[in-house]
Parts: sequence; C-alpha cells; structure tokens
Amino acid sequence: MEIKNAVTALAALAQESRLAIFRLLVQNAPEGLTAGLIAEQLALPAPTLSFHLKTLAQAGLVNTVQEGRFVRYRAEIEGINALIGFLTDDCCGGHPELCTPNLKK
Amino acid sequence: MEIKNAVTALAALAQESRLAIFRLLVQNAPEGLTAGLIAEQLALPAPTLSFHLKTLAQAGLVNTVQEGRFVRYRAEIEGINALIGFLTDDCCGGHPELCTPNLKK
DNA sequence: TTAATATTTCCATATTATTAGAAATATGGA
DNA sequence: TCCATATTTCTAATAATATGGAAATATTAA
Repeated sequence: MEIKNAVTALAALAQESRLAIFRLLVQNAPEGLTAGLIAEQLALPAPTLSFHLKTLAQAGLVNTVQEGRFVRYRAEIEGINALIGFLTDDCCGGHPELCTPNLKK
Repeated sequence: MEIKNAVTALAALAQESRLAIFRLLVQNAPEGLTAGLIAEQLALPAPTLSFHLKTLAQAGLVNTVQEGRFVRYRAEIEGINALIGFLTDDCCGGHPELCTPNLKK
C-alpha cells in the first residue's frame, strides 16, 4: 500500500457518519446491507449517505453490488487489513517483540 | 473507545505528513526520536512539524518527554491498538470466522 | 550573563470537506 | 405504459484544516 492510498482510507474513516457506516458493515459482514437499511439504522438523509458511501468505496473500504432496485454494500476486509498492515509495518525496526505492549497486526 | 476518540485518531493519521511521522515513530519504537531528528528525516519546517506532533499527541497516538533542550516523541502503541480494535470490533456479528479473508485484530 | 540551539505559539492565507434540498436516473410492479 | 421506490448527482452555503514565516520560550554551553 502506498502512503497516499492509506491517507485516502484514513480520511474516509475520519468522519463520524462514515466511521459508523463502516463499523455497521463490519458487524454485518459478510452479507452487508442495502443503502436503504443503512440510512434507516443511522438516520441519515439519502444524499448524505450516498456521498459517504461513495467516499468509502473510492477508498477501497466498501464494495457494492446492484441487486435490482437496491444497492448492497459490504465492508472490504482486504482494504482494512491492508490499512492496518500499513500502520504497523516494520514496527521497532523489524523487531516487534520489543514493543510493550505488543502491536496488533 | 468512543467513536469521537476514534474519529480524532483517524483524522490525526489522515494527513500525509502526520502519517509519515507516526510510521517513522513506529519503526523507531520503542526509543522514539527527538523533534529535530523527525524534522530532518522528513524535511519538515519546525512550526509545521510542531503543529502535527501536537495533533498526534492530542489524539493519543504519540507521547512526549522533555530531555533537556530536546523533546523526544514515541509512538503510543496502546493508542493504535485501541483504534484497530475499534475498527474491527464485533466483526460479523461476533462470528469473525465468517470473514473471508479473516480480519486482522 | 550572553549566545546558540531546540521547540512552540501566533497568525494570515489557502485549500478542502460536509451538508441536505431539489432534481435526475434506474429498476420493477401494476 | 405509467407509477412508486431506491439511489445518485447537482449545487451552493457552511465549516474545518494545513501551511510556514516571524516572534516567543526554554534550555544548555561558553
């Protein structure tokens, strides 16, 4: 992962509504939720939700599939794993056992 | 961790200079680096670096200790671990084995 | 006590993001 | 075909953030 991709992903998550959307989709993995259900759960107006979902999708954190009139969104597990890896890579100059407490990865 | 704390931490990391600072400190854990060494490594003007370090410290992602004229900064491992946990909590409604690929945590 | 070094604060400017109403698009059902 | 429903795009007002020069502060060495 390049630093610019990581910044894009972090910026996508650094907003309260989008973070709530992402966590809702993580908790509802792997089947995901339609846009309408997300809007209902989080009480967001449709245009606002659509804007945030687009931001998350462009950041590689959610994926989307059309289901008739509905659009289903899912958390992109590989995207969040790559981001976490980027944050924790090369911890302690390659000697992660030096970290107290140990870093998650 | 509360969602507002998570947003603060993510916003702190969602900026290219700050993300580079944080990763440099992770790689130089556990001993950390002085502000001057960080400025040198990343070619940042002192006021800009100071602003970013303050943002990271307020987000709980770095800690700081005065060493005479110098100020040493270290990555706050507990802070980043808490953030990663917040992003991955309750994955798949408590059945993380359903995730393919599996979420890091 | 004076000078040199390390870091932070102050500040003005420039840039970028968030919000939601109104309108547009797209799909499926009657 | 025509209508209802789901979602997105357009748009403009509002708000938040990044940048770095100049000055201030703090510590050490001479």
